[in-house]
Amino acid sequence: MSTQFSTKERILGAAEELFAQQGFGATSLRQVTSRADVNIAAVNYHFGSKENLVNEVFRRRMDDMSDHRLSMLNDARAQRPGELEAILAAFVEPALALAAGRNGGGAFIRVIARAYAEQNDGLRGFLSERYGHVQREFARAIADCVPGLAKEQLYWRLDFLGGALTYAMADFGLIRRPPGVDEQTHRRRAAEELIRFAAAGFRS
Amino acid sequence: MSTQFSTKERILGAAEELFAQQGFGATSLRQVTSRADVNIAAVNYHFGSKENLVNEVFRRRMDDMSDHRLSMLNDARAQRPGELEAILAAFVEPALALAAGRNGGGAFIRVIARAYAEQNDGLRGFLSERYGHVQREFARAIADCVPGLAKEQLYWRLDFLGGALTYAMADFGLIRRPPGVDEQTHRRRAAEELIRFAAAGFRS
DNA sequence: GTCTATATAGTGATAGAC
DNA sequence: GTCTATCACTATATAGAC
Repeated sequence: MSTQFSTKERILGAAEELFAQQGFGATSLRQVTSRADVNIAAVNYHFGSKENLVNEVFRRRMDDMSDHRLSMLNDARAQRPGELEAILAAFVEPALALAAGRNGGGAFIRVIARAYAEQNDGLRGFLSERYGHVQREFARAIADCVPGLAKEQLYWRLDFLGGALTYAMADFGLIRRPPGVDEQTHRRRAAEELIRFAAAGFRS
Repeated sequence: MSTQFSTKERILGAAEELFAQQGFGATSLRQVTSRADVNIAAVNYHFGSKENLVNEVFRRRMDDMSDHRLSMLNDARAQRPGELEAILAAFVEPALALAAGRNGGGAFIRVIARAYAEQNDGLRGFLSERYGHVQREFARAIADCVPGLAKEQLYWRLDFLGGALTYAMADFGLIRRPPGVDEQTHRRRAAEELIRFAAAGFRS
């Protein structure tokens, strides 16, 4: 085994960091290949085009996070049926794990935030087509926990949860990690607070 | 009086729409001046640089929205003291009014969302320096309504509110405006739902 | 205040040697 | 699989005529 990263992996990692900092449009392939310390032609060899590279950057992490969410959701339904907080934890904690992880996880959360803001190109469609079933699973699970909730109200509140989660995980807001607290503890605190806040909101 | 827009105003309007659609980095001054139907050199004459144009696009609307928020907050505190929902309405509804307004208001909300995602350049600092006092006013007002709330918890929840608001106003989520409902009604519904959701969260 | 023309640099992508 | 060299374009910014 080897601790080396392949050219392809180095390109993906560098692209992820730069996309998060500057956006897709503002990030040039030359910046990416320079940071990855590979030749400019390598990105076209491995990915074909810049747009394809953007999609690969997403797929790599989102697939993992979606699987993580669905497996936690199944556990929650099996072991703690009818408990809203467990469902919300299955939604929130994989995002937290991603954001707190090494290898630019925090950067990736900002990439997601950007993806939503870039509403015109095919990226949003790509995300909703590929991961829409995850959202629908959670909608069903939450509806089972809050029986009287109207469908439209459920969807509004899911949107609020998604927004609050994205915002908090990306460190957009007022809250900054205090000096004495490590990253993982800080993220865990965020998850606890959000689950409590959202649970009250869904039940109101 | 005239219904004409000046060159400067046309540049600002076109820039706002394009920034919202594509981001700052990906939007060229040529796109801006082409849409505004002005010469490419005009933007440098009126704004000096692209970065300055970006700042002006923000300032123009954020100043109005912040004033609107503070005036509604003062009214709420005077007329409906201690009522959390009135405070939240003062925070949420000016954003809604902006998003529902003509002249690319919906686009502008996405510009704000982008500003938060672009964490590296000076834009975030510019926003927090210029509008931080508004956030602090609302923090104080909400704290007065929910006396037992710890300061840290209050800030977490303010972040959740901000995230949910941004996300919902920008139409990022699952909820789409139904065909029979006009834009303004849809936005008003969003505000009502969010105020209810957040009020329950703050009180939990 | 608006225009044309242009300086200077960076862009994505590709061809072809190794 | 990686390299150099280069193509055709576009970018921001500015100089100077009107």
